[in-house]
Amino acid sequence: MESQDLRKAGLKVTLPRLKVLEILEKTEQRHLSAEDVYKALLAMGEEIGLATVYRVLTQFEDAGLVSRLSIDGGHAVFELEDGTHHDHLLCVRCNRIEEFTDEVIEERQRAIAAEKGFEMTDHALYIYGICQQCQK
Amino acid sequence: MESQDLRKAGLKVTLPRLKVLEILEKTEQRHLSAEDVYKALLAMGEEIGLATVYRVLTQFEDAGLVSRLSIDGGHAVFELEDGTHHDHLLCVRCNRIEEFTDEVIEERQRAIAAEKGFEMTDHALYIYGICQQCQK
DNA sequence: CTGACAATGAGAAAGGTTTTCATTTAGTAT
DNA sequence: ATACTAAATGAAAACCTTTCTCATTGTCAG
Ligand SMILES: [Mn+2]
Ligand SMILES: [Mn+2]
Ligand SMILES: [Zn+2]
Ligand SMILES: [Zn+2]
Repeated sequence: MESQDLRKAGLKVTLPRLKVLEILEKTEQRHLSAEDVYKALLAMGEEIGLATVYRVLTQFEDAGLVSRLSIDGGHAVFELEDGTHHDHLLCVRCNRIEEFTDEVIEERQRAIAAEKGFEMTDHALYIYGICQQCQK
Repeated sequence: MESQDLRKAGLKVTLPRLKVLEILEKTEQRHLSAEDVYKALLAMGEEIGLATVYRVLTQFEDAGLVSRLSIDGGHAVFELEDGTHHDHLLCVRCNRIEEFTDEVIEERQRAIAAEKGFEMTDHALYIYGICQQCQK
């Protein structure tokens, strides 16, 4: 019962919120654009407006339920937040997204921010390339 | 005489291209948006259309004369390519951009791409934070 | 069960970037 | 120098993703 997740996040329990959460949980691909979620809702028979999908995803982000990645400018994808920070590899051919974690890089980033006098608030690391399948 | 740079890049020598190149070379801040370049041209008395600025910057990018960074929030900035790869720190308060190079991170990225079977084509690393001036 | 306030849907608007198309221009051939 | 052809330009419209507006509907505390 994910109603609890919503209440815990201080959000009223509404059908759009429950359904968006359900899509995020049940869709095989972990990284979905607002449009992807919208289409999945339509395919499921739920007529939820795209504006609502955007609003809900933003609220979920604010509540820490999902995280947003900003791909190549002007196009975001969302994924359920699982508490473990990770970065991404993106295939420029098929748009596959893979995840990785690297503590060496994380540590170097902290060191660089400190060197430059920056109080780091966030970071984004994307490795672009051609995935194994697409190389054949 | 930057006409040679343009010819070398296979681009016809036109006034808009020469002027955009001049702005990129002479402006104190290294990272400029298309709008920044457009305004600088106006200030210089050149009436060059914004569409042309975008076209020229994209052509320069394709020619390897400039590189484009896609800042979080749908808005790109361009800088003259100097052959030395570097990544960026961005102040979320004042939009200051600082540069850094870190061979440890570069190497780890190559290792991660290899591990995942990706043929790396590019990567983007942005560290967001509050710069020293903005912390006061 | 009611009422107050929040959430939703539809469409308009925003903001950055790209495209269209008529006109002008650069580079090459004459 | 002149003429020609393909490429470049400017202005405006189109685009695309995301946000906003506002009338309507729904949630949930009382
Ligand atoms: Mn992820
Ligand atoms: Mn730079
Ligand atoms: Zn691929
Ligand atoms: Zn700052």
